[in-house]
Amino acid sequence: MVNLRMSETFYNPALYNPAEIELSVQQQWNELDAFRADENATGDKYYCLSMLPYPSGYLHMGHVRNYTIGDVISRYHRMRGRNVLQPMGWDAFGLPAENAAIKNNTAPAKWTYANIEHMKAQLKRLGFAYDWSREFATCTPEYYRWEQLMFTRLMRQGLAYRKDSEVNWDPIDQTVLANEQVVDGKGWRSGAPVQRKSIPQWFLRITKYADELLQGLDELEGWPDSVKTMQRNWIGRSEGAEFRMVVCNEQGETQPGDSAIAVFTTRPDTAFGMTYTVLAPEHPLVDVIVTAAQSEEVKEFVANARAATEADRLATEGSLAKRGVFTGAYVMNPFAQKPVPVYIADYVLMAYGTGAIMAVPGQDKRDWDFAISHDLPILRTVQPPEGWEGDAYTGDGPAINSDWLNGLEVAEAKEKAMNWLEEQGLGERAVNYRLRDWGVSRQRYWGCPIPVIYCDLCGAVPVPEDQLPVILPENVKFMGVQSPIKTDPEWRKTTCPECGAAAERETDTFDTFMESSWYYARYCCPGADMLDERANYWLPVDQYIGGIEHAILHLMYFRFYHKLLRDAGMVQSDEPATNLLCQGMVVAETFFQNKGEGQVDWINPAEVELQRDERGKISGGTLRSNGSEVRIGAVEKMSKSKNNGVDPQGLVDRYGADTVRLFSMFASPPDQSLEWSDSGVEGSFRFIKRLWVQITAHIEQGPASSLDVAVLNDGQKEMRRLLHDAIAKVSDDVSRRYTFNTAIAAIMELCNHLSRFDDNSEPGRAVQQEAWLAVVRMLNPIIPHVCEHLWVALGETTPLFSAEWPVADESAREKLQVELVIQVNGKVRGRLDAVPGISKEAALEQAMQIENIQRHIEGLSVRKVILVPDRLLNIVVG
RNA sequence: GCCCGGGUGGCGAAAUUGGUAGACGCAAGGGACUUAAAAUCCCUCGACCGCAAGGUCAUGCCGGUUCAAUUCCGGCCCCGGGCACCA
Repeated sequence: MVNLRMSETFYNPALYNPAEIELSVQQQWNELDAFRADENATGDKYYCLSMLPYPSGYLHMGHVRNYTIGDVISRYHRMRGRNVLQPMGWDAFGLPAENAAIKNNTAPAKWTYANIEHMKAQLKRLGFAYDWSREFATCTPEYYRWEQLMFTRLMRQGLAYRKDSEVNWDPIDQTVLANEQVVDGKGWRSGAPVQRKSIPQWFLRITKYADELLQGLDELEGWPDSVKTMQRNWIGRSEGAEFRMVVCNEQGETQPGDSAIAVFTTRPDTAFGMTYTVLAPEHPLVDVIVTAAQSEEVKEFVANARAATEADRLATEGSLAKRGVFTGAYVMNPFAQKPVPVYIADYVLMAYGTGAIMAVPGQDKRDWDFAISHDLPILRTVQPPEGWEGDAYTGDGPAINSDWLNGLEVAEAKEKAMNWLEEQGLGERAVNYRLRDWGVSRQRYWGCPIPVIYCDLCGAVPVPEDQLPVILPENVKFMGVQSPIKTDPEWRKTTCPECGAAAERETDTFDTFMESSWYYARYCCPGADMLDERANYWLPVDQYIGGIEHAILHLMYFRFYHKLLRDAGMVQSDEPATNLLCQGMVVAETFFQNKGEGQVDWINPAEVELQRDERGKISGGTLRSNGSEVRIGAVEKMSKSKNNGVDPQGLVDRYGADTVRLFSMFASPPDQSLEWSDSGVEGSFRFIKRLWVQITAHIEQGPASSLDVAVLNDGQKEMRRLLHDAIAKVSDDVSRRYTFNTAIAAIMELCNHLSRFDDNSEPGRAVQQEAWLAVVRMLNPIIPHVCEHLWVALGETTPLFSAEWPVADESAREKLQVELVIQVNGKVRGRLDAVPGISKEAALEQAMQIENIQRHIEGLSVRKVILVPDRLLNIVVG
């Protein structure tokens, strides 16, 4: 064990020097290898994971907040005797590295590794208790080879497949653009309007797991409802019926061999109200059923619809004037036995259901809008409530105009209609999902190469396991925006693993969500071939912490991939994480000056001097540099565009890591947005300084004798009661509620009490010693450096990071006296010091002695008396 | 449009199961120390009435349940976020 004794001058109050203390404590942690996790250690395992960062270059406040929350939870559980794993790594592939490469003429790998080095130093300076021995970057072959291996297995199982899919195409740069590279429908560099283009891409069959992903949410009690709701909506399960309708002429006559149109509906009960049907423009039957008379009009409409850009779609989405064209064909409505016209319209999506719908304008808003704009008949089949003057009615009510369904409520009518379809052999019950298969191909360079070889004879062949990894060359030069492995004619050349003929490699790379979908498992198994038994020791993650912006995509893929790993026999659990905490945004005030012509200059808060009125309310601001007036904007998420970011590094340099950590945890509960405030940081710094001074003053009086509770006087007992109440509250706040802000407030309050407790008798000093040792332990997860030092200064010899969390002594919490609030008719009229457990009768009798109470009940009779034991007495008079 | 959050002093917030609204902190005002400033320490601090004792009002708005409502119920307004022609 390293000697944790400190220098003589250490606890001089003038010398609270955060940088010196923090670096020296960090060095001790390093020397002790304090946070290395070991699968064979004692205690229940506790895996605390914060979402891994993208190495953009610098740590921002969002990172600091996220990682401090994770660190507080980890350090707390360590003190509760758990075997804690808290790892850290780098989500290192991604587009910003390519953009930087193009701009700065450097290789993405070099840029990325340099950023990792810098950010790692920043994380270390903040003192997070990571097991750095498990660190990895996802852009290394040692990591992504297993991702490639997994993909080739999924290919063989049919869980990965290839199909045509649309991408954003820049016609000038001749390249595919990521969504982030499309700005207002135009290419980010060329400015050319982006086109839609269909190319073959790889997909993972997440839809096969749709039901399990949906049902699994019910078991995730430790996940926020908001995230579960978002995932449910995203999966979008809809129950209904799919049925077929035969194409006919206007009179309802059919020919042998006529096509049938299949439609999906969640409202089969309304089928009698179908007055037309609609095909999506991309529907395969479009070319089959269109009559000669209509063909020109249809061709033009379909060509326009298919060429529409994303921007066009956004502009027309949800609008009342829905575009469409009549095909000339009809289908027989099997319910009403009447022919209805078939239209093509772009409000019907090929990608959902069958790409065709039955249109019931009486019960569907979109169909109503289309029917109005195309002069189609509307027939209500559900009786709207009296006085209904709206358009489509989607609520409940009895069926009308529906022959054998008339009078039934919606749910009953649905059942009957679906039964009838199945009996008649016209259709069946069906479930549809909004969720789509996960497209994992990206036409970018800086990503994991997709391990596939294309052979003219054998088709798409997975790269054999013994030829993995397919390595992405790191030392590349960018020629324009194109991926270097696409422009290099040599990289793709290979031979077919099956027939040996000349073949070509896939030059697309994986979506970077692939790497972040399984990293949590990889942390458990450094050095393994993908995963080994250690994964089952650590998983599932006990606490996952990250931003709410990942509520849908990352957290869905994360759950999906875990099920893939389970089905591959690599893990045993069904879900990757039992508890999830989503931290709120870090926001700050914005300031600006008008430049004229609607242009504004955003000014960083650090450059603004605020003015206040006599009440302390902010009345204006001026620029520090030249005193010119600045305008005050909204409080918004810290961002480059609003120039309201605060650099954590500057704060750490000035106040130390402990102050930055303390303020991040104190300003608001973790799931709410945190408003940055320089003076708030100053306040946190003041608190640590006061703590330092108080403990130092206590220590300077020499060692305290051991505590003997039997000899304490009332004042000392009261001080102990305050202490043990605080321990109970802080323990609950940290472990159950995760309200670190109120935990800190309770400790501050306790310190305020301690500063007023100037009892320096022997028992009094023993009480103080007990209190300071508890305070330092309770603050340790939040401000570990200064606490580690004070702990030793208080005379402890084993390190604080592995010390035991304090436990509230229930006997110390018993009150000698309680204050009873006295109400008359629900209004506070007095207070009473009483013995704990006082009866209603005794309390009433004492309350009646109080002059102000007497005044309020004078001339009235007591009707009822309510006692909330040891808290409140309400006398109801009238 | 639909689905989640949220609305409390000058500001960030607290009130955990319906029981003292505003803990804790910031800002502000006053004072002490200082040649001065910074730092530090002490006091005041929702609004209004009152010399005081004390009282009235107050948790977005309107109504309800209750001895008692920031908390529960109904209706509405505003702000933030997510999804968005998903049949």
